[in-house]
Order: sequence, then C-alpha cells, then structure tokens
Amino acid sequence: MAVALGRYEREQGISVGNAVKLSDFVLKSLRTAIVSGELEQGSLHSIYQLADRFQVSRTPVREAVLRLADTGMVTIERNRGIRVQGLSANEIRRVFEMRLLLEVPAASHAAAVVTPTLIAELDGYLLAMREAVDKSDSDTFFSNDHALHDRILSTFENPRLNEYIHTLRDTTRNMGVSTTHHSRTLLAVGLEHEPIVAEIRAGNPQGAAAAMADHLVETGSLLIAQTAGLDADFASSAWAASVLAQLPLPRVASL
Amino acid sequence: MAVALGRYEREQGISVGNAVKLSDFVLKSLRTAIVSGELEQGSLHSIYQLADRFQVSRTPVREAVLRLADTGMVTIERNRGIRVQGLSANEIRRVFEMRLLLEVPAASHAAAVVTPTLIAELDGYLLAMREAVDKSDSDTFFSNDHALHDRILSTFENPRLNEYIHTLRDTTRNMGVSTTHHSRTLLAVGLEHEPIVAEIRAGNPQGAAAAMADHLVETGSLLIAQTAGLDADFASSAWAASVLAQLPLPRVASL
DNA sequence: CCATCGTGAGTAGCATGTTACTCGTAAAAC
DNA sequence: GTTTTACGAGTAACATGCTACTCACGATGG
Repeated sequence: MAVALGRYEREQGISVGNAVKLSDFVLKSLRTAIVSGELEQGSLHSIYQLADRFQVSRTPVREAVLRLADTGMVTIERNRGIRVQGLSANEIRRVFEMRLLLEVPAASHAAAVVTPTLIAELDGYLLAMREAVDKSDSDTFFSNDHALHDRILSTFENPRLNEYIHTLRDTTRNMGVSTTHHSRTLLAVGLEHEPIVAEIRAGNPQGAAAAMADHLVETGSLLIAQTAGLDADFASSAWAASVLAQLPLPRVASL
Repeated sequence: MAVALGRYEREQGISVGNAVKLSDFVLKSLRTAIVSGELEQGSLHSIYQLADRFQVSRTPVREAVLRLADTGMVTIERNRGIRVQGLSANEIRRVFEMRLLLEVPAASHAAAVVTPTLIAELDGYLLAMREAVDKSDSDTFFSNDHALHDRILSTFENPRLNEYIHTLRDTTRNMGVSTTHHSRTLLAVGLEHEPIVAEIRAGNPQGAAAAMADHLVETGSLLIAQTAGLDADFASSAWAASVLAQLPLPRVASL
C-alpha cells in the first residue's frame, strides 16, 4: 500500500494536503498511453493488468477507466475487459465539429467585447508560442496554444463551456507530437493564430469567426490525414462543410 | 423507496447479462434527489451516508459522485464530504447558452438536409407531445420532447454531440415538474416546437434557427425565473443576448 | 474572558476481498 | 469428423478493510 504509493509522487512533495489524486494520475497516464499508441487500438485489457502496469490498486484504475468510457476513448465489456477505442478519423472529425460549433461563435464574441486587457493577454500567449517554436519546445507551445483558445472562450463567462472544450482538446492531445514533420507543423499551426488575434483586436466578429474556423479546419484536417492516411473520404477539408454552413461566417473563403 | 430499491435486482433476475449497473442507479437517484431539492443545495454529505440511504456499498456511490462532480452538480471536499451545488440561476443560464450554441445550428442544418423521413419522425413526436399534453402525461411529453431535439441534433451525425446535449438536458431535468403552473407551462412549451418543425419542413435554415432559439430562450427563462425568483438580473431574456448575437440568426425578432 | 493546543469523530481515497458472470478450450457424445 | 457440453481461467462490479487527513470542540494556559 504505502509502498505502492511511494513509487511516483512522494518525491515531488512534502505531501501535506496534496490534491493530486491517484485516479487523476492514472487517467492522464491512460489517455497518454492510448493516444500515443502504446495501448493498441482495439486491444482488450483488464483492470488487474492496468493496475499492475501503473503500480496502483484496482480502484483508481477503475475510476479512471469509467471516466474514459464517458468520453468514448474506451468501452467496458462486462466480465470481459476494457476495449481501447482509440481515435478513428471519424471520431476526430466529430471532435472538431464540436469545437467549430463552440469556438467559432466564441471568437466572434471575443471580437465583439474586446478590451485592451484581453488583447494584451492574447498577445502574450502568441509571443510565448513564437518563442516556443524557435526553441522547438512543444510543451510550452501547446500549453500557450491551449491558454489562447481558453481565453477566447472565457469571454462567454461560462466555465462549463471552457471545461468541455478542455476535455475535447484532451481527447486529441499529443497526436501531432514526434512526427517527422513535427516542427514544421508546429510553426504552421502557430501562425494560424495570428489572424485570429488580429481580427479580435480589430473588433471584427465575422473576421475573427472566419479565422478561427480556418484554424480549426486546418488543424482537424492535419490530424485526420495523419490518422486516416490516404482515406479518400477525408482527403479534402470537406468534412467540416456541414458544420461550417450553419455558422455565422461571412463567406467560407479559404475552403 | 430506497429500502425497496435497495435489494433491487436479485429478485427480478434470471439476470443473465443484465447491463444495469448499481452505480448508474445511484447516479440517477442522486441527480433526482438533488434536482428535486431532497438533497438541499449547499448541504454536505458523505459517501457512507449516501451508501446507507441507497442501501448499497460505498463503491458505486463513490463512482456516481465522481461522475456528478464531473458535471459540476456536486463538489468533493477531501476528507470533508460531498457538497451539493444544485443549480443556481447562473448555472441554468450556462446550460442554456451551451444548448443555444449547439442546437440552433443543428436546427439550421436539419432544415438544410430535410427529408420526408425526417419530417415524418418529427411529426410523430409532435403528435405524441400533443396527446401527452391532453392527458397531462408529463413523462410521455418530456420523452418525446427529448426525442424531437435528439433527432434534430442527429442530422449532424455526431453521437458525441447528441450525448453532450443529453447530459445538459439531464442537468435541468424535472425542474419544471409539479409546479402550480405545470400543465399551462407544459402546453406552452409544447406549442413552441411546432414552428421549429414547420421551418425545417419548409427547408428554411434561418427560420428553423430562429424558432429553435426562441424555444430555448423561452424554456431557459422559465427555469431561471423559477429558480431565481425575482432576481432582477434575470428578469428579462437578456441573459442570452451575448450568445444569440453570435449565432446565424436572421434577426432576433422576438427579443 | 480570550487564545492556543490537543484530541477524537468523521471523511475521502486507496487497497483488497468476494461474487456472478463470460467465453475459450477441450473432453464427451454422436 | 462434427456437435454439444462441461469446466476453469479471467473479468467487471460490488463489498469491505485500512490510513492519512480535516476540523469542530473542549481543555488548558495566559
């Protein structure tokens, strides 16, 4: 018990009222293992097995698995095991459709209620992202990427919205990391944020919406292409058309 | 009820692969208890206590509580207990803002891809709702209400979207039941669905979007007024303005 | 009277025990 | 050889044991 607990976190802290829960640790580890392909898609595992892998008891593993099942990354087959669903191209499409529905209006709203403070914050994130690209520091890059999107969403003052987008992002996190085109992709994605902030600064809701839509479609297309390979259904950016058509965009120019 | 439900399934069951999980039962019961006010807002409870109430062990209760904490209905205070957060007026506002962001484009999309089959299904739900109103059968009414919204959403062919709306609806479920104005409210809400279907039938995306927006704003306002009482901040329908402004509506006529 | 400290009841979180179930496998029946 | 049946390994779900922690409350010291 205490022995098993000692493995991972006792070092980092004098403990005290440490809010870090073992189930959270397992949740994060499991998601990473799935997204990175360490746990093969379609494979079947058991709570016992995973508990052994992470050197914890079955309880926190079970709790983490239940939460992953809620998001659809695994399915639980009673008395059989845990099936890893991974992320199909279709699943990625769904995630980015949701993000389009929510983040495009958010960008529009941010432009409508823009303040100097908001711009200063967004510029700060952009700057940090540029520096991270220069240093090929993907961790810093992604965390500031996240912060920028999060700040735009928060103009709705709806924590529930921010939280949901956070889980959607988590689902596809780390997918682009350590590919051969890594740094190039990183740079390109980073550049796409500039027009979003520029349009918000200008107080142009429709422009901000269009820029955000472009960014999300481009990012989603990259991840889908990477997952689906040459799957013809997703070769173009047509996957987002049905959603884009319902959004308040001036005209979907770049698509 | 808790007593009778306690040893609840051993009897009914040749069982077989019964998919009913105890934790799901507890989750549903807890949510009902919270929304109905049985578990007072702001009150503190413990896993032991709740396990005793539902006549099950602590494990399924804990799992249910963790999932409720994910949706924000309770907060977990370590070594202290479970704090019931209930639903403030602000929280209801947030739920309906999310629904506006997602369901208004969905109505628009449904109108854009309308088929005779879709119309037939929606008409079926409408008919069932009218009959349910006549018989004051709120269960049937709400289930068809849900089915209608669900069918409109499903035109996006994105199960993740349907599922999320489902959880949002669950959060505010049962709130309007057994009030003094019950049947009148039921009737009014039922009538609001007719224009939505009419606009979808006509293949008019903007009209469908506007009708859906009207419906959601009206429903949300009712629940907010009921919760907030005379709270001035929510007296009008202004709560939705910031969201509505970012949606693809022809003009927000009725507000 | 007021502040400090100790203590014990109560709790969430983690570990472990228990049970009914699923399904592959192989023996048995044909 | 083919089908049927019996069995056991392995599992999720549930029950229970255990521990470090929190905090109200009362005793003690000022």
